[in-house]
Amino acid sequence: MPERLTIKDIARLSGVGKSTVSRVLNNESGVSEKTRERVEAVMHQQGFSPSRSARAMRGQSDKVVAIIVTRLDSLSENLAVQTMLPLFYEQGYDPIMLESQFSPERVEEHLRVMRLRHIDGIVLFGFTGINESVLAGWRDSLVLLARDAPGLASVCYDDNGAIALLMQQLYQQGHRHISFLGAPHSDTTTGLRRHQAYLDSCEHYQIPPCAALPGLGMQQGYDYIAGVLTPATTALVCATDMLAIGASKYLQEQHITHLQLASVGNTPLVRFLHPEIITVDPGYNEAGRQAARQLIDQINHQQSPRQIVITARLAPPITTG
Amino acid sequence: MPERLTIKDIARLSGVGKSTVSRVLNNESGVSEKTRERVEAVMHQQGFSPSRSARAMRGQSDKVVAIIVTRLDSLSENLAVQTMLPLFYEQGYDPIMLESQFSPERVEEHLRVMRLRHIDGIVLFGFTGINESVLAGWRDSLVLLARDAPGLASVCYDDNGAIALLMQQLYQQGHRHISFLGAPHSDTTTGLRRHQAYLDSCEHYQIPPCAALPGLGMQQGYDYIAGVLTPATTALVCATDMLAIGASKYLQEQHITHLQLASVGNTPLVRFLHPEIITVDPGYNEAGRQAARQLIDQINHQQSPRQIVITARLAPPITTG
DNA sequence: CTGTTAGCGCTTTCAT
DNA sequence: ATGAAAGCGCTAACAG
Repeated sequence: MPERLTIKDIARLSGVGKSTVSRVLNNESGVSEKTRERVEAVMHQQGFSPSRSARAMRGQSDKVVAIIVTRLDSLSENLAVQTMLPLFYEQGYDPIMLESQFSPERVEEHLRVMRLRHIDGIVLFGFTGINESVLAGWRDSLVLLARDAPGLASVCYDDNGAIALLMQQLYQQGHRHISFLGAPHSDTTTGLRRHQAYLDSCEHYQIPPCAALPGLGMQQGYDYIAGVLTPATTALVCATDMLAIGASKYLQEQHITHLQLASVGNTPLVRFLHPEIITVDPGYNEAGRQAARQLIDQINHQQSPRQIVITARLAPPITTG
Repeated sequence: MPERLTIKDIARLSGVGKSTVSRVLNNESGVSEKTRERVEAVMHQQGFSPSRSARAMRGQSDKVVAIIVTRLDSLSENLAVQTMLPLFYEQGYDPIMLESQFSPERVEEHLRVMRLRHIDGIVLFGFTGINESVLAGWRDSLVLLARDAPGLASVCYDDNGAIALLMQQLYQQGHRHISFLGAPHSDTTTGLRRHQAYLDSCEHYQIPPCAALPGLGMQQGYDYIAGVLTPATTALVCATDMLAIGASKYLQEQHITHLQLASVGNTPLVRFLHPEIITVDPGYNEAGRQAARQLIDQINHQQSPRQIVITARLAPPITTG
């Protein structure tokens, strides 16, 4: 273990006082160009880096944020986390990850622990069942993802826009009997809003609605697709990519090839397995970016909680070649 | 912001000195039962929790470990990370996550940053191209996953055993013409070792080898399976689950149904999409557990670097019903 | 058993 | 423009 250098050492080596080193470290004004350069040279040459803990102790903040995902292997959440990580690092925050496994209790437990750790902020991927009152205490240092709650900062996907885009696309392609596979209304965003958007589009295009709301996993898609297929059905909209994958599996097994699938969630897996599915990209990457930015701004009191909605975009068709 | 309490406050509130509080906090002996209880009562009642940074400053360690995954959406790595997170938290370590994206340069960059941050330890998911000399400086505080390197702690999968299990299973089922899809030998474990194990099994069972080593992704499986199918082929072993998914897609499209697939990597996705595939579980969960344990032990100087191999196990066939 | 006293590495007055 | 000194919250001798 090479003994760690401290600003004291740097001060000695560059023939200045501790405070000057500190000033250089923090890019404060009031240091002559010459001194600054000299100190910087020594720091660089010695590969010096200040102790995080000591700095944290003086300031208020530990510069740590928590990211609570539902599951590590959620493809959509992965895409969001992927973009926020670099942002946090860039701003000097250590992002630590936690899994809620869709359990509200686990969320509460994590929040409790994070509270004790005096963490600076939290990005929480929302899901059905989270008690909003639990989040109240985090008003100023929490950003909710994929869900919104009154008084809390949130980054949401444009559920309505996403479904509308799919429906419009299908309608333009001549489909007049479009079914829907979604999640129960207890799930406000993915469940209720997307279903409502479907119904709205049906009305708008004069399409007879035909929907089932089993949930958002592969298995549900597989198990429940049969229930929404009528002899007239020519297309099926799925609220999530996982539903679509499950549905596709069923269709393959039944050798049903005439059905056009469409789904929200432009993940790499779907694009590979089923490039023929029309997908809408809810903007996972962008959501991650926005969430990180919002949280950082909130921590720095440069921004108060606000609700952000990410615009959905039709994914370009895949050109096989 | 409620002003944070310090041990000083707790000391005052419970009418003892700071050090006594500190002793209680650290479960040190030499405190009368009465005092301890009183202090603990106050701490609990006030919801007190000590400042991490202050403690870190006194001790040597920040209690932070980094987990460098190749990609956030790697299913196998997810399974490993899933089990290590709780262990790290339990031991008071903050696990922070980083993505290497299979770029050796990014790994070096991350290591550089982590060095500056005076992190306690690192779990690194290995891949082809990492320069081992870069890791030399981390001998005592790094655990390599899915790869091994001389002098470094590592947790590896039993490549040989995994393939042998699959081959044995297939042979027992009567297959005599088994092809193989793998990765190039530049990838020492997934590539070279699994291929070698395949060849060994072939020799052992007197099976004519027929292999291609395009890589480990879905697309490669899809693109290269045709090259290893002869009229006699009745089974195909894939070095990874993703290869198998790609291969399956091809088979479906070509309406080839007589081929038995087998693969390493018992991930939920494969089990759902293709329960008919015979899979071996390399022990991702166990690998995560072992890696975390090993790293923690190393940090605490209770263990020197050693190479751990996880035993592979045949996944139970899925009972549909 | 318990309180007092030094610091840990850094930031922040306050002098100079 | 720069240094000296006083802490931040905690732990670790050292006295009682």
